[in-house]
Amino acid sequence: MARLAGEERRKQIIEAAQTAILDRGLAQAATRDVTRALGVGSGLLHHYFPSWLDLRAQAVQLAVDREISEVQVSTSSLGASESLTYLISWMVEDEDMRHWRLWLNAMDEAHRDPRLAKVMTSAVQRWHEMVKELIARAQKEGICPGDDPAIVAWRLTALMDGLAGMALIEGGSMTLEKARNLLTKQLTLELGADFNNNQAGMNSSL
Amino acid sequence: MARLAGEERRKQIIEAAQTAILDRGLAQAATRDVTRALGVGSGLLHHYFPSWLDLRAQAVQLAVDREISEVQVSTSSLGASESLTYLISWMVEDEDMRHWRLWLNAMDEAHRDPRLAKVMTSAVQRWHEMVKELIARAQKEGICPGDDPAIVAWRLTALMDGLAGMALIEGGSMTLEKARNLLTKQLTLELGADFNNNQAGMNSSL
DNA sequence: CGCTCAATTGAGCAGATGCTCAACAAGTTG
DNA sequence: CAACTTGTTGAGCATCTGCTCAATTGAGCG
Repeated sequence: MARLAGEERRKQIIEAAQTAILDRGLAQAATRDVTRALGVGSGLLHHYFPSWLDLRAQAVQLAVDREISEVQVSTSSLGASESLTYLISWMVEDEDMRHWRLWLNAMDEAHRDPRLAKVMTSAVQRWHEMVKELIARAQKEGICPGDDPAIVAWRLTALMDGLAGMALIEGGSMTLEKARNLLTKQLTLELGADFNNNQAGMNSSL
Repeated sequence: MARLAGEERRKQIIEAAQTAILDRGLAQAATRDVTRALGVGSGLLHHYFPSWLDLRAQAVQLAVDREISEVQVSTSSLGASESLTYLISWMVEDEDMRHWRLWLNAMDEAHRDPRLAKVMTSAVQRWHEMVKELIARAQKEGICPGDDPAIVAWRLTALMDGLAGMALIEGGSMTLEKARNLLTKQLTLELGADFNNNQAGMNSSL
């Protein structure tokens, strides 16, 4: 392969590792998937990364960092209500569910790889923090007060994770559209009917 | 190893496979883990099971079947409210989280193994069905009516899955006791304050 | 006893894996 | 030009994987 400046190569390898991980899963993806995809010698990979587990962890790190800051940037210019509906849309409109496949795979594999555990612990924490801020903003904007934002955020986050996991099961009866409805209803439960009224003019059938 | 009647050996192998899977994860567990644990030749395993993936799927199948019917039996003699709190306790009091580690691992690996996908699709469906019945019973027993039981069951099930996943992350801030509180509160949200009053005499702070 | 057949063995094959290391290529500098 | 640094190669090793198959054991039976 053509000679490349160090940092550029490093990023290219991480990128290739991400797609390999998405294709074969964290446990099955291998160094050869990456080197073959790039048409590059096997030694090159170890010139940039001390070990495969290290590269793997960095690839996951970069991916989840991107996801979190993507949502953070998008919601920073929206009102609280719109932000929460955006969050749900963002989850549901992830076409082939790349985000969720990687996220759940990493949450699982984290039990066997301390490097991934570190990455995911921090990711979960930052995600929760972000959702908590959205909830707090929503409450301040006059939407019917509810629980402690931190608690509401935990429930919402966990619910998203759980629904995503089920939607990913092939042949299952949980679809992304169902998940969207369930999440929207959850927000109505948590924040009161005002959320729905503020938002789309739906009736609240509770 | 001593000679064993066919069916007994079969069960013994499945059992050993379960612990191997719990120890090393579905993706890393190997035939040799099983044969070594039993002190048995490698050929024996393939005498009883056509392939490792087959044995693996059967081991998971048996494990989740056991979990589901354990809960089903326990709740069959309880009132609806007690059943729902039992469900939460059952989730939280799973000491080293064997149930959840296997469950989440299987949900994840199901994306890469059609045999596991079949097993887990059915498991999720039966689990949801069971929770749905509990919710329906609760509503019939006069607890404040809420949504369609099927929908409430989806939210509750997904919430349990999501919380379990987070509680499993080491070093994370989600603990099992937190999960218990969040789930109890969720039931209060879904079924109304009557649930809590019926149950433990707590105040409802919504 | 011998016969039969299921249970059991384990060396060994073919493939995959992470990683090393001596060699080479190509820029940059003096 | 040489000297040096950095990017790059790929054969090869040690280890693991699932699985095969010819051979052995042993229990039950006539």
